[in-house]
Amino acid sequence: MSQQQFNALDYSDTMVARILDAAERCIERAGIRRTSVGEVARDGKLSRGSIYRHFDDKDALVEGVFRRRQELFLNRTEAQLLQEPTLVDKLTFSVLAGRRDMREGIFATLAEVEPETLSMMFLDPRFYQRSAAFWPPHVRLAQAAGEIASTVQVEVATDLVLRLVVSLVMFPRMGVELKSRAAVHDYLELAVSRGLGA
Amino acid sequence: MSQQQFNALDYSDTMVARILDAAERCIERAGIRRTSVGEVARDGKLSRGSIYRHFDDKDALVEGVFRRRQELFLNRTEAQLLQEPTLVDKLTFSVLAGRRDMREGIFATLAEVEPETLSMMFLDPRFYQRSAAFWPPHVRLAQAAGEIASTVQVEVATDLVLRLVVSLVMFPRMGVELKSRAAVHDYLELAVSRGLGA
DNA sequence: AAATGAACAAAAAATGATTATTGTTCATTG
DNA sequence: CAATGAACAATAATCATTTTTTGTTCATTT
Repeated sequence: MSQQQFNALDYSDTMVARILDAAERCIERAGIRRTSVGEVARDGKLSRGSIYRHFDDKDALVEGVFRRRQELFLNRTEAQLLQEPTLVDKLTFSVLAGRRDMREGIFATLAEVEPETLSMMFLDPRFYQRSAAFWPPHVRLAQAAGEIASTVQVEVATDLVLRLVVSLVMFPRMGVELKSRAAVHDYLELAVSRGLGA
Repeated sequence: MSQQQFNALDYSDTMVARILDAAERCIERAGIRRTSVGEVARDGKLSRGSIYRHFDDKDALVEGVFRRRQELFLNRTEAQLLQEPTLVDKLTFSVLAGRRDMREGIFATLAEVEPETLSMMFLDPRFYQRSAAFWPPHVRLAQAAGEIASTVQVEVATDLVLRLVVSLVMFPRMGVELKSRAAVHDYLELAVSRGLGA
């Protein structure tokens, strides 16, 4: 059990990328439980030793796959957000993108083949705390644009915004059906911009 | 596979109550996986046949236990809410009560002994849709009291309120720590009454 | 220097035989 | 007449055993 807590995974490293690619393919094919490190090695045409050189154990490898997925997701989203004029538009886009991601690739297979694992992930605070660093800049921009109040602490606004996005991705319908882009947008407009205030 | 979809479980029925009591004790003692219908019968000092007379199968029995728990929770909460002056106060109370419930009894044991099951339950929309019927009256009262806008549809307001409560129960901290009563209250005040609006 | 593959003990998973539980029925009991 | 408990085939859990995988090391290869 060595330390690799803050292993700033270098995705540009050829070997790391190759390992993660193979691991992701395996997980997408069979889920986490049914993929062995040996299988990942075979798929990536590399040795088991190499994998263990870069990742502490299977858990770290799996975590790496999801980390990269999430970071890739956030980066792609970030790029797209430049197109979106308001914070509400950005949130709407993120919700729809998040839902799309859940229907594809590793998330889709996990939902089918080992839903408990997926559930556990969804409820793991770490999963969201990674996204917590994502929103503050956008919140500040919205404050500068006078879109939301500057009296509200950035951390509090970020928290609310994160909760709304997470909730809308996890539950497309809770009380009302929020499926279409328009429905999500209007809902977020209400929730974010003015609340239920009289 | 007979139909018992809308089995309006009669909790006042002595036998049903006895069965559910026993089942809940068993689940609290050992979790769902490790309690057999026979064990429930033994615990409740009744016959296995009686259980199957009242419940289609083990799943229905377990579902019954959670249904009753949740309804009991909602009833107790409902009673307490009369004491709370504003919608925000009511929501705050519900969040704290919900968190307390998760740390006790069957939820506590499940969290320890079979967390996947608990996660699955948390993500099951049915779990919340039962609560969806709970809030509309309170939303309407708040509207009548001028606490929140009457222009907002009751279903939409209910949805938002539910999402906030669920999120705060599931994640005491997302961006900011919302542990104390005061912190939760202020947060809900912001989110519900005025949003982040400028 | 990094990647490899063989080696190895320890932990996990697949296997199959065995036992317990489930879902259902029904004649008997209180 | 609801509750019971015995009976039963079909499932599922259990357990001891075999096989795989894991985590780690290291001498060899590229």
